[in-house]
Amino acid sequence: MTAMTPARTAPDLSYLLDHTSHVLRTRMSAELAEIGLTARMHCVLVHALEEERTQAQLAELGDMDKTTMVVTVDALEKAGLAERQPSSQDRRARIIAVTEEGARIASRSQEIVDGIHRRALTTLPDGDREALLRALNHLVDGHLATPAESPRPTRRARQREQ
Amino acid sequence: MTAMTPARTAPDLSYLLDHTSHVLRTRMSAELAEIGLTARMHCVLVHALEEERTQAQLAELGDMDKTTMVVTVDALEKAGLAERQPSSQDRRARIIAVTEEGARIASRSQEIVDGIHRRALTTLPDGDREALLRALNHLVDGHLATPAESPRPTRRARQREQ
DNA sequence: TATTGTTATACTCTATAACTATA
DNA sequence: TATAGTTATAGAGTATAACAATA
Repeated sequence: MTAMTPARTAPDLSYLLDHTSHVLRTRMSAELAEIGLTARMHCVLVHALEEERTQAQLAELGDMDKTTMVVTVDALEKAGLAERQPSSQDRRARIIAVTEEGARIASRSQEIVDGIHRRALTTLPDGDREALLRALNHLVDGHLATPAESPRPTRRARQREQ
Repeated sequence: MTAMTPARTAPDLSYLLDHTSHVLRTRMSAELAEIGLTARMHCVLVHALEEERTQAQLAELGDMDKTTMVVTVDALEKAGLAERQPSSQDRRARIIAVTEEGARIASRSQEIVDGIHRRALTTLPDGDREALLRALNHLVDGHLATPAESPRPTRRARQREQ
């Protein structure tokens, strides 16, 4: 399912944000899939291109778990878009080096992402577009900066092998 | 994980929408959990209160699968907030009747949801708030109305029992 | 002792299939 | 034949635990 559609008393900001972000996400997935990427692969490629970064740093930037990072880097290596290289600073760490092909793909994926955003934004009147971005940035930096801590039904410890 | 943080060329509308909707969702979950509801239970309660509706109609309204609806109604019944009643029109269908307790809880949950939306919106300057809502509605009704069809890796048919 | 990256795996979520009873 | 609701379960996604190498 995609989003709730509750009856409304105050303007249903949740519905508006859920719906728009969901639709954008499906477009990103669909268009990035055409060049063999997921959103996460795109995210890692772009950040790895900016400067030398380890898996842990890239995971932090993309807000991914380190185990999710492993499968993402596996996919990038398998596609020939990046390679794990030993760090000279820390022999535990791996630098993610983007290949030439990876850099080409990254510039195409960035165009795709920018295009999706631009096409959506240009359908809005100039004033509303600017106000929308200003308002969203305001919320992200302020009242909606941090998630409520999830009342996660703390997962039970795994059964020990014996 | 919560959201991507890709490098930016065009304004990163996806990040802004993902982040804000995610934070709102965590608040809703957390605050609704305090009165024993999930977002879906709230959604069903509210729509079931508006008029006599069957599970299928409520599933349609909340954009849920009918199987997801089953577990949601199970939870509502178990909590004593709603009951399945046979429809007089169609003996296959079940009307979801909200109990008195369910109606009380629904009005509290609607207050919770409205409060979360209002508190977020009131942090914005009047003009930006109106433009934000106008812009999001514009996108929902227009350019971002419908999701790209997911290149769903069509699930294989289940193995027949023999 | 703590951290990086890895593997293995457990949990949640949601959708598919198959079924029963109606229509 | 098609639809409402149910059950069982498959599959995707992702997080937890434990581990090896290194700090």
